Amino acid sequence: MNRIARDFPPNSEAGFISLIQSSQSLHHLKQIHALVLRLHLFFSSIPISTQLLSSSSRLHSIPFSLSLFRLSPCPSPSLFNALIRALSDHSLPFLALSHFALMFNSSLRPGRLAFPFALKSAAALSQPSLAFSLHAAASKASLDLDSFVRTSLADMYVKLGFLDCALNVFDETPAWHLAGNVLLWNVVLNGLCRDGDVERARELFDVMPERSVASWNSLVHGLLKRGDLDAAVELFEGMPERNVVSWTTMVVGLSRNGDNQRAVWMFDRMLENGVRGNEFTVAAALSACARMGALESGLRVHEYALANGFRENGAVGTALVDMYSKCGKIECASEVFDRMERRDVLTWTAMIMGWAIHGHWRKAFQCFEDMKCARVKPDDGVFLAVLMACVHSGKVEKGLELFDSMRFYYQIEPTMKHYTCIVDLLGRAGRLEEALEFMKAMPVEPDFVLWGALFSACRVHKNIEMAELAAENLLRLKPSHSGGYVFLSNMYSSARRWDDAEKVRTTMKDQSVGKSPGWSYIEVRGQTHCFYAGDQSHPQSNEIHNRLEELVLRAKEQGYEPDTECVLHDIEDEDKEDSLECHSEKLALAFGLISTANGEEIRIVKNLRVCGDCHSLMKVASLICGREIILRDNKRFHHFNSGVCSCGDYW
DNA sequence: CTAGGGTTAG
Repeated sequence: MNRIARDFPPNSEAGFISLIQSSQSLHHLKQIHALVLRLHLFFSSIPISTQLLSSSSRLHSIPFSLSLFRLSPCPSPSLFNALIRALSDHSLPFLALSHFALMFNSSLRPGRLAFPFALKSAAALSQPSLAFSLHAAASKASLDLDSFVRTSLADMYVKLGFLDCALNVFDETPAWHLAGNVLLWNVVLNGLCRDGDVERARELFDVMPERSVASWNSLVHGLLKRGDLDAAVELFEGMPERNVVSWTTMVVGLSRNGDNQRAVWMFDRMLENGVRGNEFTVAAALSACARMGALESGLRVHEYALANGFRENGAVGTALVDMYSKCGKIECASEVFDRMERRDVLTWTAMIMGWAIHGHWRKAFQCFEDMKCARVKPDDGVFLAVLMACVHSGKVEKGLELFDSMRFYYQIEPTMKHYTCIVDLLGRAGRLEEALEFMKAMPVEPDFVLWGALFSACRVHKNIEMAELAAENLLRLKPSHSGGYVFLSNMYSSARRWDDAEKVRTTMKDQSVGKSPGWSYIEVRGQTHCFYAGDQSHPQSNEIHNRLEELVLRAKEQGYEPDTECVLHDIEDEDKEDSLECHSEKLALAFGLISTANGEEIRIVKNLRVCGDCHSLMKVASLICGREIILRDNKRFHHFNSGVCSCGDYW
């Protein structure tokens, strides 16, 4: 206290500057400003006004920055620079550039400190013509030899997608200049990785005079983006140092490539290495748990987040909503959602999608209405989520209405995903002709996924002619994809056209197309147990099979009849009766029954759609075992309780 | 002036 009293108010310019730099609130800053004005001390001092402006930007008060600028009767170059930087830092590229123009047209020409932020703003506005003009202006002012300016130029071109221009900037940089500018190397390296040219990036990486963590991070990201997991992991393991970005890159990359188990493991390893995650690392880890349906891991990450002061907001909040909903805990998702203070369009999408996959269409619609009341502007993703709610509950008219309002009222251009949703919506409801007509009227060529949606609808509603058409297109679009063959073969089997089914099977074997195996997994006390169809590799295999047999016997007493048609769909299994009993979800269920306490809920995650037979067995099992069974298939959730399923047998 | 980042159809 004493010390402050003695030095206050400062009696030198330097004293004021350090006071300004240490200010921790806007209020404090304004008091200092008032003092400067009142004491008529240094009020026209360039360093003091510049420092005031920079500090107001640091404290995120752009209005105050602007008024400081306007108050200045004769703005100095450094005040201009500080303002342009402040505006650029706060994503106000248009304002930044208009002040840059003001400076440019005054007698004060922008210097090496103003250009970089103007270039960044031009990139943010994605205005190529502006970018080229700025480049020319920098050359004319002979500033393009400055390393700060050159790096910004290259970065601007990368962000605008003009990789060639960025490479030109790089190539035309004198060697002596390049040697000491890691940042320029990194910018180009990153540009190459973003463009998918990892080979060239690697070459550049190998000859770099000096590398920073960012160089490694870029290359790791490039490899992950390409799906080259092994190479990425190898590079990552060989890094001389890793920071939070490195770890986040790995968690996200592994998860996006389907290796969620390893993604969560990476997150744990990061913590073991004493690196503190940020909100995005936490969100990425939660996302990996969500994709796996691993509730126990998800809960652990949630605990970490709470213990480390991450608010249930923004990316973390959204990821939590998504994690709980994809792990079967829709009520928990809803609780987190209600607790959140700010919800953006992604948060609403995650919540609506949650209600949709759990079959609560009313909740999904209500949520959509609430979102509009909260004045959050719907985007294409939200419509996808609401459409999904319609698909999973057979609300055909409502879905078509939504689709039209999206296009005509909200002026949102539908994507292939939306078209697929509509075809799925019509198809599932048995309105196949309409679905096909809809496809013909689409402005774009249907893709593999869309034909797949039509095909499954044909199978459910046993329309062989249309199914053949769909199958032809599936095979045309992806000859190597096993799905097309499996679909086709299944269809012939269902129609008892054994010869045709056999023909397809032979073609499949000739071209050595593999079928992706079905698996299910269940988490029991922090351990995950994965089962394949007909799996006998589990140490408790005998017990599991016995428990399953017993269950089937008791289920039959309750009127359960094995549905052999499902077996026919499993073209690789020769022995019908056996295979029916060995679907992976049944094994997971039996294991769940013997390894959890009576009455405890059983959560199973499956990578394919649940078959009709397993679905009926699950229903009966929930009744005779008095358990809630929560099954996530690759589309949605089935909550089995007292003999009924939440999907209402519509899936 | 550099690296990573939450939701989304079959």
